[in-house]
Amino acid sequence: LVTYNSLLRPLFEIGRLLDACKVLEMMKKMGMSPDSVTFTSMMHSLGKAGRFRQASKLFFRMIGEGVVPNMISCGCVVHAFCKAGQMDAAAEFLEDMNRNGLTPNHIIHNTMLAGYVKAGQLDKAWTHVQGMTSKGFHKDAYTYSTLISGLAKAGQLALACQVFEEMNQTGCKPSVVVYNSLIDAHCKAGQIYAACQYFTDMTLQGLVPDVCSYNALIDGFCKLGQLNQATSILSQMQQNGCPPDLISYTSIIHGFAKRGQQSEALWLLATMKKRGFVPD
RNA sequence: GGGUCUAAUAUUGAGCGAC
Repeated sequence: LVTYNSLLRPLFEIGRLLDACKVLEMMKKMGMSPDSVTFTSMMHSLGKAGRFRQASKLFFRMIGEGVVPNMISCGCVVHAFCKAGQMDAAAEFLEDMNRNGLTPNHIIHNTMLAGYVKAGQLDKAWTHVQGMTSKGFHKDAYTYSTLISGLAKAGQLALACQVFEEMNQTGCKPSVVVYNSLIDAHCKAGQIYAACQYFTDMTLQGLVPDVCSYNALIDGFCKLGQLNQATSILSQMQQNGCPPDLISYTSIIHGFAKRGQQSEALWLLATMKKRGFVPD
């Protein structure tokens, strides 16, 4: 069964759910019963594709087949709703969980928080965080990065920094993603200097910048029209063993194009293709 | 009786489409 579950996942990932369903039928014919991992993988893929109706349908089908929902399968359904902006449905689902004696854990609460933020419902996001705290959950790196990026996107950069301070004071170690949220937030606000400071700070903490850290800086420099700096980040990341991705290239290409530097843009496009990237 | 493997949450660009 574990082997089948592992085989099934890539199928779900590439969206070939029809094929996946066939395999499911095949498994049954061979006398195997799909377990909660099987169903959860499928629901996860559906959720990622934004197909929340199908995900919740599958959830009930799973129950119908005698598989008992656990924290993870419920988390997938919550995620599917949140990703699709169906926050009312998500909240209702949490209540159902409670009614059935399955108390949502910190991951599910973080999922809800991200959902409210994504839906632009910052007030509900705050209320939710307060609710989490009163239930005895402490904020983790996921909670903080969600809050920081959400606040920054709502134009509340100062508040985002305050949240970061709070995080340090409570002894919760910032992760690379938390730093990335801050770096990006400052880049978006045109405060590239502050962004670079956070970048340096991160490395001083012994954290290794990832492709998102670099891409955020690249975007920041591009937005300010400092294409030379952006290009230098590109070579820096290569030197540091972090290969640029499609986003790194298209950010700079777009930056060049916006300034009318067509030849530079085309040159970079050619370089990118040479390295095996397909422009999208 | 014990152990292992497979499933859930946060951060980066652009474009397209919908309203």
